[in-house]
Amino acid sequence: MFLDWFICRKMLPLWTEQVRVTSENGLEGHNDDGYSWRKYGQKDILGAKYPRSYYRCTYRHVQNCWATKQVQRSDDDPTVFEITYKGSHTCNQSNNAVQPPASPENQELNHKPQQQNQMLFDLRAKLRVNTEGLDNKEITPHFSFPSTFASVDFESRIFPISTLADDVHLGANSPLVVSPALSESNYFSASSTYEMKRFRGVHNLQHLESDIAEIVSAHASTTNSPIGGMEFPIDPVELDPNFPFNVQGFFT
DNA sequence: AACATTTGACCTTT
DNA sequence: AAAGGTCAAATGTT
Repeated sequence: MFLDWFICRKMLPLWTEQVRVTSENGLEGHNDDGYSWRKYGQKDILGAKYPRSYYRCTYRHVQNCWATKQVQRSDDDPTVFEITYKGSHTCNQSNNAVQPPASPENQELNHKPQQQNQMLFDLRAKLRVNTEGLDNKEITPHFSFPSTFASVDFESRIFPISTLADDVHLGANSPLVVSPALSESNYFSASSTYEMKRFRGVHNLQHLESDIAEIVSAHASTTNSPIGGMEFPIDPVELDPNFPFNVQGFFT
């Protein structure tokens, strides 16, 4: 259904992870998160010492995997890289992964289970609904967690959350801040740019998207309870951006 | 030859 | 208009 797709685009999960490059890791280690990425751009960012580089999944076209990430070297600590992931991997990395498991440190990253990420995505997607309308622009749009981050840990800490608003205020101070940085109409359109170009001239789509976005948020506001939002059927398939590909066919 | 990166142009959002 | 994000041609690498 179209709605699903639109929601998917809008609800693209987004989170940031910080990776410190250590001598054991080697300078190459920082990028090795178990997925293979293809760099597609680099930009100098205002006020940042180092440029930001943009990656997408190598298998975007082969497997319709729309995961992307941005890597930004930290201003103050050059050994730290801030990696912002956007979208979940729908590709089958285990079959295609080119990355050899390097150092033990990296293995921690590599065995970071994919489903766990998926879960994270789903949850964040839900959380986003609840943060709709909140002004979290001031909040540092990231959180970090150790690569050893266990899923059990995650669940036990996530679900007890009483009110999401509290978390929002805690911002980066909270131990595990699943920062609701997903409010982001900008990410939305950014990610659809690619498809947009495929059938440029169909400007309606842009509006259609916003319209639906509003419908969604409107609906969200009626189910205002944060926990209530969590009770939506958490179906990976539902959120799995496994769909966009058809769109091309639909419009051409 | 096929695939990846670099890099300035181009597009979108603010 | 400017900053951020993406495209795509040129270039580099395997």
